Amino acid sequence: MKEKRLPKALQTFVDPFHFRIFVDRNEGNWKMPFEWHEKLEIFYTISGKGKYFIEDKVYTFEAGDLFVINNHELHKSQLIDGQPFEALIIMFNPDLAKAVHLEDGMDPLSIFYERHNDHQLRLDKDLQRQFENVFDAMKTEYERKQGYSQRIIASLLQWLLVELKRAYEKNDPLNSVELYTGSELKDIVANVLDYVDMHYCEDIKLSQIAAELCVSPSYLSREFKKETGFSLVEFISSKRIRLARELLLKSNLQVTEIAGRVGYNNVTHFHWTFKKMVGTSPGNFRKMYKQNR
DNA sequence: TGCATTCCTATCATCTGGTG
DNA sequence: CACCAGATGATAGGAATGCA
Repeated sequence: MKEKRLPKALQTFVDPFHFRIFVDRNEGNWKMPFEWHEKLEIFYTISGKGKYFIEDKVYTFEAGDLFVINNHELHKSQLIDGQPFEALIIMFNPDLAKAVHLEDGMDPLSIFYERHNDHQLRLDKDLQRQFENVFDAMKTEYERKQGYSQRIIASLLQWLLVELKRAYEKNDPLNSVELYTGSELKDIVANVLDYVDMHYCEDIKLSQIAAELCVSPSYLSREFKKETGFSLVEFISSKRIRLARELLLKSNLQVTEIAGRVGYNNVTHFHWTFKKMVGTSPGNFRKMYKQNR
């Protein structure tokens, strides 16, 4: 089995502070996997354009666009027409942001969970320049790793989070970005998204959807992948696992029951898929996160 | 868009660990 | 020991993809 190689920028992680900053140059020779991790993530587009899939939303991005991604949100970036993009990615443990504490009642992390599901922010030129300066400073400090680096990084991160909160609160319609939704997607793919939305908890097959839309299964499979970056099965699975995670945390239903409710008529397969996408088994996931709530 | 081939998902059988 | 929930391994067949 061939081992997937990470881009150079990703090969140098040493993570003593649960903090990472790196530039990802995605030229299409490496497929971004689905990601799901414990750390909070900020994704800033330096150049080029692409698509970003976060949970069940599809965004397009270009230089100057920024994404804020909460931990446990499935996400995946994708090229558009094979054109490369360059993005700066910051990941950090929530604890790092809490290192600086003021009694002003403001939670710097609220942008990660109180932004009405809008992950994307388009920065104006001024803010872009300011952010890029801070990113440079963070990167320099991260690579230098001298005494008190963590303190400097925590301070820079605080600045960043407060500015982001201001930008989100401003909620200027000019700064908000239209979702890349059905209106821009090919009709056939938009129809598939609608269909999947309505039926993902049922036993649905590619051939069935293709018949519904009067196209061949292979054509549908190809177009869906081309437009969304997901295979159909991958997309359906992500929606099912997302719902399963909610049920695991918000209900006391048995894992077997939850598997059935989200569309898996085989518990074993549910286990296998869940573990592949989330990194841990359903039971363990519940144990780990329910007690932290 | 369809055929042929490859890949990998989904299923079944079985195992493991916890509990009574 | 029996029972149950959850985990693992092998593999058939459906899905993805290369090519025309």
